[in-house]
Amino acid sequence: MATLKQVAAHAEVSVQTVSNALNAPHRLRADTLERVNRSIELLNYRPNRNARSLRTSAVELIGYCVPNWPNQTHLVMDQFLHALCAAAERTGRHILLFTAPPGVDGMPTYDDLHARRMVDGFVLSQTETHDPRHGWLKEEDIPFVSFGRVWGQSTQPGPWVDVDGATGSAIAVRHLYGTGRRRIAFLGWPKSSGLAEDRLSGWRTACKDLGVPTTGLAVRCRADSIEEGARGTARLLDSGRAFDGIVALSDVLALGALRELTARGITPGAGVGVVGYDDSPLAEVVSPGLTSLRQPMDRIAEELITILTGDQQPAERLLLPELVIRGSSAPG
Amino acid sequence: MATLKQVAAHAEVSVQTVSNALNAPHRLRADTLERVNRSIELLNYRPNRNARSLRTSAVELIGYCVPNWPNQTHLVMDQFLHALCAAAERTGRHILLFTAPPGVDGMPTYDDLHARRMVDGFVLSQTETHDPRHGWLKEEDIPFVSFGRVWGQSTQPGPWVDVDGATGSAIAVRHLYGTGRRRIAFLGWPKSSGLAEDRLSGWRTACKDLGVPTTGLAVRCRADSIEEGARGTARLLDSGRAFDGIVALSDVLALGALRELTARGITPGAGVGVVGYDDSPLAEVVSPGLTSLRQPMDRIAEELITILTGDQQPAERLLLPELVIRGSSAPG
DNA sequence: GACTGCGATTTGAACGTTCAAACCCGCGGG
DNA sequence: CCCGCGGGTTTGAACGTTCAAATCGCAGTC
Repeated sequence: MATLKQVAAHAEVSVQTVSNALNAPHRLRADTLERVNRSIELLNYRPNRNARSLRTSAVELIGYCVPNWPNQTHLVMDQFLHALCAAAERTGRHILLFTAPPGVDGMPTYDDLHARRMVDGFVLSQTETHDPRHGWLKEEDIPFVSFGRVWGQSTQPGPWVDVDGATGSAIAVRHLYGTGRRRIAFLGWPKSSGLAEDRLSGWRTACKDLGVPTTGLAVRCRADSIEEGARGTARLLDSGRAFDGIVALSDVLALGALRELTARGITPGAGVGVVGYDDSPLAEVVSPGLTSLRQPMDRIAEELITILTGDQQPAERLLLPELVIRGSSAPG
Repeated sequence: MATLKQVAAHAEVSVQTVSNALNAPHRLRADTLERVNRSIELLNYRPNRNARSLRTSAVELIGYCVPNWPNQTHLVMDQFLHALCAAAERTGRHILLFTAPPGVDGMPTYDDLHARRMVDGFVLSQTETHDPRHGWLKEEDIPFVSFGRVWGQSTQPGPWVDVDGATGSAIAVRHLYGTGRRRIAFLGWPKSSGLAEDRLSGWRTACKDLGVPTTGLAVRCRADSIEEGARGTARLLDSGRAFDGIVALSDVLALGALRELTARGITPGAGVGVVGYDDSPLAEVVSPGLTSLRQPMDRIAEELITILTGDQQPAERLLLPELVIRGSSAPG
């Protein structure tokens, strides 16, 4: 494997000049640059990243802890990872994966990776209510950026990017309203996670703004499963309160809604409009296709990387989800 | 951040002795080791990975290309990544993610990562028929191991770990047989991918072995979607050929089968037994739960890492999938 | 013609670690 | 008493790069 020294010898310049050819080409005279580049090309030289990192103490690697919550499905994680990788690569960086125990027990792992100079910083996701990681990392002065706000805390510890769930729900409600529905229900989760509350509130205010009813139309499902989505829908149907639209907190719940509606002879779309969340792979694979609020993964990843690799000002970006319209919300 | 030198000064030994305390503790006298360890502890020293890698030219990082095939859903990718990470970490290594164009166009990316000493080797997955990557990497002498055999090639270019789809199907067939079914259909894919053929053949031979019919019971769906799974099942039902069990090539197809059966008033499980593939998150979220052939991700990851970091003998591991039994195959 | 200024290039050191070889010291054997 | 041996420790160099400072060459200025 060729080194700077060998390239330098071949091009008959000093080592530093070759280094400059790569990192600060404007410093070279045009003809020298040309000559050096030819030698680089010829010897198929690639800079050794370890030597570089040793000298500059920047590894151009970003740590990401791959989540392992067996009870929650990560249907869009591959989208997120791909987007994150791509965004990192656009700045010459890469993603380093690792595992860590949840919560504060995982912090030594983060610390260790940073202390050993294996990563420059971290991207956090799967943010929980009162997530301890953010405060800890801030305390230790370890660079990070969070996908997702830390809920239940007055000030945000560190920079973040998130998707505006409230506005997302509002978009869904207005879309259903626009296709003629006037009684729009909400299928949510039990435990008041910040995310769930956010989305719920958006539904409520949007309904109020449009002057359509909400009382008795919000159902809390016991878990994030198709089964529970179906059961929640059944409860809604059995309650006797009429409704012609459903905004569900997740695609999985929405799938349950579709199933229950179909089972009761109601055509999703034509009968009751259904909108889910996250535009998971399920959404387009089911029939009728599920209208869903897509997280703009590419934007999210782009912002995360920009913030993390930028001048580390406290940055906060709230992005809007995009409504992907499919059959489940076809005009009734 | 403390360095070897500082620890050495603090413990009043040479730098090399501290290095030995970490990498070859048996070389130190017990009391020196004790003393050095105390200093390490006290100064909270962590070896700088870049300096180490520079010297030893081994980075302890394994490259993995995060796939981006929009038309195929990666429902178990998070499981795989988690297992792979965990297995790598057990040997002190980590996973570096990157993106690359599919096929041979992506090879420069692999080459570059290796030439810059950013990774020691690669784990390949999403192996395609006649996948060019394996041969290329072998040619370039870049260490790798493949999750998935390269189909349509007489000899395997390099070490691999795979799951025995044929035996998997056979397990499924025997399970359905064991619960009383005697006419077991197969829901497959169109394009004869190696994987599809493998699983199909297992179904056929198992049926023959048990003396149950196969003619007219294999259906090829046009895509890997719920919709197509339902349509395939419908075709089967409409063909007039009786059947009481279905082995589907994927959970998604199986879900389609469940839907169509339910729609026609047939109870999955009690009526027709259904088995899917891969035990994706969908399987346990649907109702009745979907019996599915789980890929033993932890074993797979373990083997991949062992082979890659081992003495690089040509190694081939064919693992068995595990049948996860749920309601969809309850005795009829 | 010496002096200044500036762009292009080189020199020497440093980043933090490990490898290979040298060194030191106490001990048993001739 | 000297030699050889071997475990424990130190020394010097090297890995491949970049930084900071020094040097060189040349044009413009007084």
